[in-house]
Amino acid sequence: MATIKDVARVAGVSVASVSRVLNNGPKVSKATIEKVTRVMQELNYSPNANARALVTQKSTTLGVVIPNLVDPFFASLAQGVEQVARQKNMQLLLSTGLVSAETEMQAINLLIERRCEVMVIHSKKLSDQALIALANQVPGLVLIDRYIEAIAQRCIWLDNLEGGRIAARHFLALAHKNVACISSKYQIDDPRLRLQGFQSELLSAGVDIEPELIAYGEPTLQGGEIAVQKLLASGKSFSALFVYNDAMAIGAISALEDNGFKVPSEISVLGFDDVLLSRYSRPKLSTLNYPVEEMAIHAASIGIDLASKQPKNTANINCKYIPSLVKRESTSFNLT
Amino acid sequence: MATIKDVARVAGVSVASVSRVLNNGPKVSKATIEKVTRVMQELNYSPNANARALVTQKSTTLGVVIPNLVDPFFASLAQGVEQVARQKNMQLLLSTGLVSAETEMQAINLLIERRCEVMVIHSKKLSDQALIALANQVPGLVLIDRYIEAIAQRCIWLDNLEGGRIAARHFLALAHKNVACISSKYQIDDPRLRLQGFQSELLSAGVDIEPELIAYGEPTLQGGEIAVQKLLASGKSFSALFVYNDAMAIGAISALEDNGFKVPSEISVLGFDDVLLSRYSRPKLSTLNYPVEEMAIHAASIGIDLASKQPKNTANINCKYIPSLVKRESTSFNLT
DNA sequence: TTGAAAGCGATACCAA
DNA sequence: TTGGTATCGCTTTCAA
Repeated sequence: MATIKDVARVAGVSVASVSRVLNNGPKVSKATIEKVTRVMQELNYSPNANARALVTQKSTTLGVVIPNLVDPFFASLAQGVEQVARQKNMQLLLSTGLVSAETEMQAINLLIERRCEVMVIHSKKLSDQALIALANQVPGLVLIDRYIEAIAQRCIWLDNLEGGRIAARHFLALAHKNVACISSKYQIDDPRLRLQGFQSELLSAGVDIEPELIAYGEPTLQGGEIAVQKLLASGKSFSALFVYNDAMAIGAISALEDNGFKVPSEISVLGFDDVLLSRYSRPKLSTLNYPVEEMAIHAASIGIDLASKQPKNTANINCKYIPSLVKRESTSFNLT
Repeated sequence: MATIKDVARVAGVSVASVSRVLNNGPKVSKATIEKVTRVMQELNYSPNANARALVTQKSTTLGVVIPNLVDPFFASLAQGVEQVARQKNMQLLLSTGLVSAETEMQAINLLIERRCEVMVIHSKKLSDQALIALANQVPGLVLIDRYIEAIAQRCIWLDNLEGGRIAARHFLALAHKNVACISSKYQIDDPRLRLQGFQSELLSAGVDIEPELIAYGEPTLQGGEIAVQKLLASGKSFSALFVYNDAMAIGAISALEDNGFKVPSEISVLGFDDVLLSRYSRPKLSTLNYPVEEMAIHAASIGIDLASKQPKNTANINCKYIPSLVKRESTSFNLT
C-alpha cells in the first residue's frame, strides 16, 4: 500500500507538502495541490489512520460498551451514539458480550489502548469505585443508564424509582388491587428501583403485593414467559402485572394467553422501555417510554465535549430523564 | 499517559526489555518480568495500540458495514461478527447509516484508512464492479447477503429465489389461490428474487397474482402497515399474503386486524427472516428462517482466514444458504 | 510556498 | 538475557 513517501517521490515534492494538501493546510500552491492530488489517485493512496493517531495524539474513535446488540434497547443506544459519531466524523468502536466486571473492564481497557478519548459506557457490573477511577483517567467517559453521585455530571440516567411510581399510579387509576410484578433476576439498580417505586406507591394507597406475586427472570422474551408460569403456579390470582421491560412483558403476554388468560380484559400488563416492538405486539403494549436513543445522543455529545480541550458544559447540565406513560391496549380498567 | 520509555526508565531496563515482557517474548529473566510488571502497574501503563498497529503493520480490528442497528436482522449480523471478533481478540469497528453508494464507499474507505484487514460488508448500493475492485484491494473483505459471480468465494448469501419458491409451495399446500404479496420498495436483489421465485412457482401451478395485489413499501413495521392499506384499497380480495420480511409482516398483520380481518382464519400471512420477534408476535408468525447470525459468523471466519498469510479455504467452501420454512400460527389451510 | 528533520510509541533485528 | 537502534507513516516546527 502506497505511503506518503511514495506520493511525495512520484509527485516530486516533499512529504511535508503532501501532508499539507492532505490536511488542507495553509500556504500550498494550487499547482502542488493538483499534482499531489493526481498522484494520490494514481497510487490509490490512503492515509494511515494509525500513524496519524500516533503523531497527533488524538483518535477519531468513539467507544461504545454495551451488553449486547440483539436487545433493541441497546441497539437503539448504539444507534444514537453512531449518529453523533457520524456527524462528528468519528467511527464507532463497539464492545459487547459483557458478562462480568472483568469483561467490562477488559472492554474499556481495550478502548484505552486504542487511545479512544470519548466513550459511552453501559456498565452494570463494575463497582462505583472502579468507574470513578476510570472516569478520572478518561475525561471523555460518560456513563449511561447509571447514576453515581461522585461523577453525577458524567451520568446520563433514567429515574427508575419514579418510573415504578408512575406504573403504580396507572394501576391504581384503573382500580387494580391484585397486583403482580415481574422483575429481572439480575438485581442491579434498575429493576430494584422500579420495583421499589412501584411497591412504595402502591403501599401508600394501601395496596400490598403478595410475595408470591413477585417473580424474577432473565430480562428477555423467554424470561417473561417463564416468570409468568411461576406466577401462575403460585395459585394466587391477579388482575394487573407490571413487568421489568417490554421484551419480558411481551413474553409474559404470550404465556398468559397460552394459558387462557385474556389481556387486558382479565389481566392488564404494563411494560417498560417502549421499544418499537411494543407498538406492534398484540395487544399493543402499554409501557413506560425510555428515551434511550435521545439519551445516547446526549451522552455522546457530552463525551465529545468533555474530551475536547475546553469543555463548555461543566455543571448544571440535566442528566436525569423521567419516563413517561404510554397507554396502549394491554392495560384497562379492572372490572372484576 | 505513561509510555514504554517511562516504564523502561523507572524500571531501569531498556525499552526492548519492556516490549519483551509486554509480548511474553522469549528470553526474559524472571526478575525482569517482575520488575517491569510492577512498574507498569505503578504507572498505570497502557500500551498504545496505534503505535503497535503502525509498526507491526497489522490491525486487530474487524470492520462491519451495515445499514443500521435498529433492524434486528442487522443487529444479529453484527452480533455474529462480534462473537468471532471477541474469540479472536479483535475489536469491532462499526459503520451504519448507509444511504447511498457514496456513503457505503466512504464507510469502507474509513476502514481501509484504519488498515482494517478483515471486513464484513453488507452493501446493496455499491456496484458489482466497485465491490470487486475493493475485494481485490482488501484480501479479508467478505460480502454478506450478496452474490457476485466474480468473487463468489467471498460472498455469503441466501438463496432468495428458492425462498420465494418455498413460500409459494407452502401456500399451494394450504390450498390458497387468491394470493397477495408485499415487497420492498427498494428493488434490490433480495425482494426481487423472493418475488420472482414466489411468482414463478405459483404460476407453474396455474396460480397467477393480480398486479393490484402486489404492493411495495418501506421494509419496516410501518411500511408493512401502509402496504396492506394499499392492498385493501384495491378492493381485490385475497386469502394469503407473502411479505418481504418479518417486520413488514407484523406491521401488515397489525393493519389487517385493525381493519377487521382475522389472521390466519381469513388471511394467512407469511414473513421472511425469522427474527426473534416473530416467535412472540400474535399470532405467532409463520416465516422463512434466515440464519443470519450463523452466516455472519461464517463470513467473519472466512474474512479472518483470507486476511491471514496462508489462507486455508480457497475454494469449495459452501457460501450459499437455503432458508427453511418455519410454520407457526399466521398461516393456515384455506377454507373459503 | 517549500523542504529537512524531529518525534509520536511501539517492535524487532543485531550485537554484546 | 539484555540493550541500542532503525523503522513504521505521518504531522509539525523551523529554516530556507
